[in-house]
Amino acid sequence: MTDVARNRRPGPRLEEVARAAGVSRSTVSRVINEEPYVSAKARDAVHQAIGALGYSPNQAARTLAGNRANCIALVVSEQGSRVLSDPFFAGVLRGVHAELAGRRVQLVLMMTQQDDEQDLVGYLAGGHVDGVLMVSLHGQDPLPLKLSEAGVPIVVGGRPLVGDGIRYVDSDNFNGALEAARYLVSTGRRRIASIAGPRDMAVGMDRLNGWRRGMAEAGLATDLVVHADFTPDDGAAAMADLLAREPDLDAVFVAADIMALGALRVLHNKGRRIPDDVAVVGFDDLMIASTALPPLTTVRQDVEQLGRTMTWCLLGQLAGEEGLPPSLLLPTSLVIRSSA
Amino acid sequence: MTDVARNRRPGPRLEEVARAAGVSRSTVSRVINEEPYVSAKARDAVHQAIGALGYSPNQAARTLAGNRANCIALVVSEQGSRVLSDPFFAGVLRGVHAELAGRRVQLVLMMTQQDDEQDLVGYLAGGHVDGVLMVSLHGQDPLPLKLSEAGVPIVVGGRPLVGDGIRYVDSDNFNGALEAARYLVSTGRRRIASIAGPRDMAVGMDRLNGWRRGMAEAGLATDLVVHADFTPDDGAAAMADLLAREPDLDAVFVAADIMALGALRVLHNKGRRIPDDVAVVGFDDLMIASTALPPLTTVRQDVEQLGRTMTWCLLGQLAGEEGLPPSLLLPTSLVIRSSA
DNA sequence: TCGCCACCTGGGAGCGCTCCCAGACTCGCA
DNA sequence: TGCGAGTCTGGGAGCGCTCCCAGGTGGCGA
Repeated sequence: MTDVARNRRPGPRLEEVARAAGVSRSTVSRVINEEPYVSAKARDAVHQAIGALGYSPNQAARTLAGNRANCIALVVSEQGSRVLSDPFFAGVLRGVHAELAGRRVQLVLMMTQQDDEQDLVGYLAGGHVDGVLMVSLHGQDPLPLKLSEAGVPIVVGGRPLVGDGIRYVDSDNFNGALEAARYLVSTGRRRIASIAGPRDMAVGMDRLNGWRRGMAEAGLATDLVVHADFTPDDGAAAMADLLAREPDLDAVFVAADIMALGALRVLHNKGRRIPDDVAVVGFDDLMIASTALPPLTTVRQDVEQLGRTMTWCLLGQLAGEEGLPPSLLLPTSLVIRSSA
Repeated sequence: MTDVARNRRPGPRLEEVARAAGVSRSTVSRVINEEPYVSAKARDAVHQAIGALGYSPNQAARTLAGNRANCIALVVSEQGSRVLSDPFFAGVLRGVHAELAGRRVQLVLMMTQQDDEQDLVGYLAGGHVDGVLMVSLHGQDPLPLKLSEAGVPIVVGGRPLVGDGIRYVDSDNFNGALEAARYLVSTGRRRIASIAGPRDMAVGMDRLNGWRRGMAEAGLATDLVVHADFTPDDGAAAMADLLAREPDLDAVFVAADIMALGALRVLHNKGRRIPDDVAVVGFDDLMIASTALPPLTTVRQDVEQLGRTMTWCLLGQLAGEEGLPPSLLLPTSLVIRSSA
């Protein structure tokens, strides 16, 4: 017998558990799936057999037979190199994981490249996952819409700019920015600028609009706006721009801590004292906000809660729950430190 | 017929592709799996049918029949709240993904809690994944060893402190720290301290030992060492400690940028000019290193490359390649900025 | 001409589960 | 006493693939 059997998975099968427990396969299956109509005696016997044999059900077989993947995908849209190092993403991931803990749902991580999008839609719509969580940083990504149209349950983190019926969860960027603006006004600032995010991101526009609203309430001008990417260097360049245009500005609302870092550097280099000459308020409350020099006053958004909520929404949808909200905004809060 | 059929997965089956292409199931399967012994004509017909029907193979069925999961797990050991926000983890993830791109291998993310470790071993050893990548920050985690003993192919990121035969990939922390130490010596520093990482992490000890070696080479003392956790606050506390013990220290090697951030703050507050009075060298080269004030001289480790290499090792092992190294150290490089 | 081997193809079996149906047994109420 | 509803159990079918084997073709050397 040199003809060794094919390399088979180790461990017992459901059949063997059934034999050991003295019941049928069906009963074991019912116990595993926590279905009703199993006697306490049978249940105990099965649990004991499972323990004794170290049985772990074969997911592939369950998926195939049960027509359910027990698995959701977290899709990160945009070139991954940027996204994955984003603390935003890490926070969401943390929340997703926390919400998934204890449930028998696996998390599969996927990333889109621009060229394989059709493949991805095929894969996701092909029933390999039960639902999709998507972190879409650039709001006009067509993927959520396509998936939604293909009938794949999906929840997006961050408001998508296209696709009306798509369920999303986002921080309340508008009101967060509004609060920041009101705070700056309340501390007596009058020439208030803003470094805004990119125009093609909902998060950028929402924060800009919140700030604008706050300015309008106070009867202040909204001309001092520069759009920038969410990087320290872009924030620095934007700050330099603003100072060139308006050397006397006395406050700046920066739509992301990461940009604020660059802005602080430029202000420091140009000899502005913070907050005496220029007050700076950021957004996000990343760890770097509290360790910045000076510690950054910023609008806190709870990205972990965002991830949890997204997951909760998706699982609810999968469970067929009624009355789930079409979308959700999570509250933000102003964290006052030294920079404003 | 109110008795609607069970909610079946959408999309065509392999069988239908076969019919459309005018070949057998076997041939379609061979085309999909890129096996030899298929005529060009058949291959083209199949490809065309796949395209026309929008066929996407059922992973569960492939796994079940093929006895291969087409899926690897990335296991994050340690309480996830900490780890996921770590840029180290993000970098590894990026590398793993980059290396996986184009291959038909899914990535499943799992996290260990201390209490469910046995479940996790059962799951991972139960054949639901082909192999395991593990980011083990605390080196004495028993999980890699258990998995290895259970016959699960595993590659660990970061040298594990227990389990000799376990394949791992790590940055060359020792030589990176050594280079930092030599650099400080070469710039004329003589009273050089170190803020080291925790004692129970290999990365902490390796960097400490590299620094010690550098000190020893120059005949300098190695008494100025404080162990701290990898956080800015711990770094700050450690720096304060060191200054209290030795007000005249003229350099400090901090075993992580994240701690260096806190150290810089303390030095600044105590009126030390950097690098004039005290030179600071970090480790990691996170983004915050270049945006710190002053920009931080640091030892760069390429965590993305770490992730890639781990994945490459695991895939090689799965493919049955011979002669894979038992473990690998990736080079580091000193990035000189303003702080030293 | 005959073999043999490389190339190519199709069909049967079966991976380990879940679903469904049929049936047994126990109640409680008419 | 009977009967239906509620409770519990077992076995057959089949999810959609891959593997294996049997077999058919064509080319080339003996």
